[in-house]
Amino acid sequence: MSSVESGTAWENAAEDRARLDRVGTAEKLAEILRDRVVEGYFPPGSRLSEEVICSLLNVSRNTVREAFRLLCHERLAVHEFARGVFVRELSDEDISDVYRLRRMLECAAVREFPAAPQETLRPIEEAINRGAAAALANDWRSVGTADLHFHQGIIRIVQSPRLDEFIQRVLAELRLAFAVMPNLRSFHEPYLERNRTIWRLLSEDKAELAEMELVEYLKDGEREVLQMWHESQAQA
Amino acid sequence: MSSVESGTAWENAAEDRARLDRVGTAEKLAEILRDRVVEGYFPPGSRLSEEVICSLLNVSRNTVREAFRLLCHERLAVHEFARGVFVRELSDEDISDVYRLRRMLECAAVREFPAAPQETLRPIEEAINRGAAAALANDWRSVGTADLHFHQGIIRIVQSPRLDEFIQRVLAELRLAFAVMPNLRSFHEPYLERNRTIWRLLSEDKAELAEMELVEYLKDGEREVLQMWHESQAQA
DNA sequence: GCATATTTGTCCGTATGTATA
DNA sequence: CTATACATACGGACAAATATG
Repeated sequence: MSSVESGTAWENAAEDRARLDRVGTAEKLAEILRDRVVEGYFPPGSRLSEEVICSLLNVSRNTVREAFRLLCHERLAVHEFARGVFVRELSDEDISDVYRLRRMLECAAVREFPAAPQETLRPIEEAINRGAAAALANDWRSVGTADLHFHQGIIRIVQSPRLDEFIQRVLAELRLAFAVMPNLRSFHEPYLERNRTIWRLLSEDKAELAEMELVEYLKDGEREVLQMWHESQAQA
Repeated sequence: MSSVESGTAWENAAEDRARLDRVGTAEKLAEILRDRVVEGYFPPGSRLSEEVICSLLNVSRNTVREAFRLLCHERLAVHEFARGVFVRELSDEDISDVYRLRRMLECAAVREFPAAPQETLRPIEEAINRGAAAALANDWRSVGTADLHFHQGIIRIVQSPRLDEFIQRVLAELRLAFAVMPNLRSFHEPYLERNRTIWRLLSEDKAELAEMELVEYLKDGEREVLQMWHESQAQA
């Protein structure tokens, strides 16, 4: 197993990588279900039936149950003993908690902007551009996705793998609220320009202005999400 | 389903709680394994054998596998496809990431101290006292636990359930490093007094001094953990 | 309240795939 | 390359809890 004679310790990095992301059926299934849930295909509160899923996708019940555990662990679903697994229904407190965290973490990330290495900045710009392109194509769900990518990019300035994963999970929860919204356009459209503004302020080294704008942005977002959430709840 | 005629929506809170607490074998098993792992009973890198665990605890392989998924999701174990599940081995980058997050999050929490409600402060004092009591009893692992509770208490000032859970998981990872340390006393003892100092500064509304002290504390902690970690690695 | 059907919880056996000596 | 050991995944079985009429 010695690699000394033939190169560096990472000459087989590709193989190592391949080994790392080799993954079982449960994880793949969890990924499928996660996508369906955050896209609103399974509405919040709806039941994820073991039998339906394992017959539709031709996997065994054990595998389905392993995937369910992962989704519950990510708060995208809730498990009630002997009753089943259900798509998570967010409460007002959940939404407020998510926005409280976003304000806290994104502001902390912005404060570290001056020390941000170049490669962390490109994804942020790309997210802005993807949002604009999706808006032109009238694809407002993709605009929402790009918006979340923009904010994930902000967080990535910190360069903490754990924080990246955390914010990704938290924003995935938020998509449970987006998923039941009508009028995605009226919600997302104003933020296209506001993202650009924040980015411009950051690029011009006006970090404090950017932080203030970001806080306002997130306060407005919280208010709007809560309001639209209440409206959609009132309908049902 | 109406509860209007007979009282509040929470007249059956005890029942609700009982339903929530009802939990399957996999979660209970995960809790057992989690405790064992963070206490160092299973050393980092050691293998968690499906067969051994399911024969020792009389549970089925399926149940064990469900519990394993949860531990892997919490980063306390790693899953290598078709090879098995192993207790996580932290790298230098992991330890640095944990401390980077602690500095970021605990400082942010301290900044919100003036708005902290009274009930979030009591657990912090209690953790300090538990640490002192454990030191008197020469129980240095409990001192370490109390120290982590102190810092969890700081974070709880923010009153974010998600952040609380996040920091709990991150600190659980850190215990993987503590678990292999000899000389727990020389590591933990100095921090008993430093925790008290931070707490005193906070109580006296000297938030900025407290924050500075906290940053120093965490920088020292990171340095010491990395050093002791290297020493224990060198032995092996 | 009761009886029934449905669904979950848990365990087991087995065939296949993968890694390692 | 072979053999062994183990993980992966499936499917069946039955008990326990729940939902339905």
